[in-house]
Amino acid sequence: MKLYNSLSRKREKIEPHEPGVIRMYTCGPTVYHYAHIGNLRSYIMEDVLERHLRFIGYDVIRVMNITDVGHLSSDADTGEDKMLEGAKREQKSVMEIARYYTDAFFQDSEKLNIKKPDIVENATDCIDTYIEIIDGLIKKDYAYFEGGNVYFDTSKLDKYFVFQDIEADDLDVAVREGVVEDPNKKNPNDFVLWFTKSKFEDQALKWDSPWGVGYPGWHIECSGISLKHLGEYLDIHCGGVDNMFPHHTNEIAQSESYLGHKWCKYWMHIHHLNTTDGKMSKSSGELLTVSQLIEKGYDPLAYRFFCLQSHYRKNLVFSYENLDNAVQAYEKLIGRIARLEGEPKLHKESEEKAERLMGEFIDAMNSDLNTALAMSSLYDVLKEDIHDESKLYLLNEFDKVLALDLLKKAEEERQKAETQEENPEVEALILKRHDAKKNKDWALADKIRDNLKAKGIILKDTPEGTTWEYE
RNA sequence: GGCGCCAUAGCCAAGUGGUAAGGCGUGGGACUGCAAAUCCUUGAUCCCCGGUUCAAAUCCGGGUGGCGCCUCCA
Repeated sequence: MKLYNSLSRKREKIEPHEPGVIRMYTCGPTVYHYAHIGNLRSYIMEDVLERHLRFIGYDVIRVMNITDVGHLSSDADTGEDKMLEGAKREQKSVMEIARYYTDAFFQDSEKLNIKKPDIVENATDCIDTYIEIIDGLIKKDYAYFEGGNVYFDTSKLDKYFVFQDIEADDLDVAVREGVVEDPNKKNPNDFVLWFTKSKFEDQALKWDSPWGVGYPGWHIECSGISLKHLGEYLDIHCGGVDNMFPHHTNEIAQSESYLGHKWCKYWMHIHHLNTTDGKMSKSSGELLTVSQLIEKGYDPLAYRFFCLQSHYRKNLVFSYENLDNAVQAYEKLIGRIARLEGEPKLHKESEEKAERLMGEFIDAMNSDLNTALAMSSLYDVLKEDIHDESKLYLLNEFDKVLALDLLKKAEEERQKAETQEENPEVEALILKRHDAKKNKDWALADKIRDNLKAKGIILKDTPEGTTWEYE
């Protein structure tokens, strides 16, 4: 398959370091708050990538970190540890907060059919690995100790800005208001590997190290966890675009300096979910969680459908109008599938057509994860002149990658329709309405229909008679 | 200011040189007493201006606009 690689800014054919096996790393959540649906968009797209790689025959080993060590919440000097902030807000310990939001993250993920990665690792459980890497970097002279902290020396690199064509001199450091340069740094782009001299006095979690009691810098976490579980050669590293710089840039700097060779081949960056005003982010305050979506009556999988209809490298604008659009499409699609008869089974005479349809689907996914195009394969299947069972078979196959619970939902829909015989009260009313209609008493007939609707029961008049189902 | 991504119908979008897939919505029709559901049907000078070419949404140049990053964010 081909994937757009942020390093080369081109679509590249995926060729893993070890044939047949993809080692994949995902930047996980910082567990100080609920993930919002913008965060989750990234995980949905990464999940689809993983599923597709497996679908086309790769073994995938996927690792995700859980950031349970604090990061600064605003800037270097006035900032407060995020985890601590969460803890203060809720009057719980940092570890309690971390556990609570980690659980919440995976619960939300599950609702969105995001498969839990093979290995999920807490940042706080890998301190030894970070220390080993930092130690190695100091020995190789890529890092220095200054003012109580260990810094990575970016001047030792041939090319630091791997994702952009920029000269260090062109880059304004600390352009944002309130960001103050750290006088300990030899170069403006140097970054901290290990803090002992905390600028925030109340950093809650600290560990012993050769450089004193302290805690790791943000970037070392992902390098360490990836190295620990995936070894020296990583195939695909995923994350949101906003982490491209500095986080991913710094990961590469550290990891490759430490290892002495190229580390990760492909970098996949998922673009943001925007509101009509801009990025949905924790700092802008405008964010929506999965629970809130459910409270508003949305099926989380309709949100997944919404994301898959777009492309991961495109800004997607969230609005209720757009979500409702996706909800309609999703429900209609399920309705059509529910009307197919039989069990998923590929019929011999459908094989040729099925192969073509399957090929189209895989081609779309192979083409830089073109989920929008792949989704249209679902409609192609429904329209194709093949046996219903073959359609169900194909839909089921596609859904292994899309994970929209298509057949499951369709089955639920069918069962809903079958519950009608079990409610004599409703049956009686339908009969009464039938009589009213016969007598052309439209007022009474409509009243019965409206009353039932108020109870969440929808009547359907068909040539064979009236059926009903719950809304 | 520097760097990057993007720009196709009301909305979500596919399409990388040969004359605009698909989906949702809307309008019309069939069915219905009326609705709902379902089925049929309906829509685009591809952000602008130049250029290359027999031929450009697609390539090149120049604009405009939106979004992001520049040490908190996926």
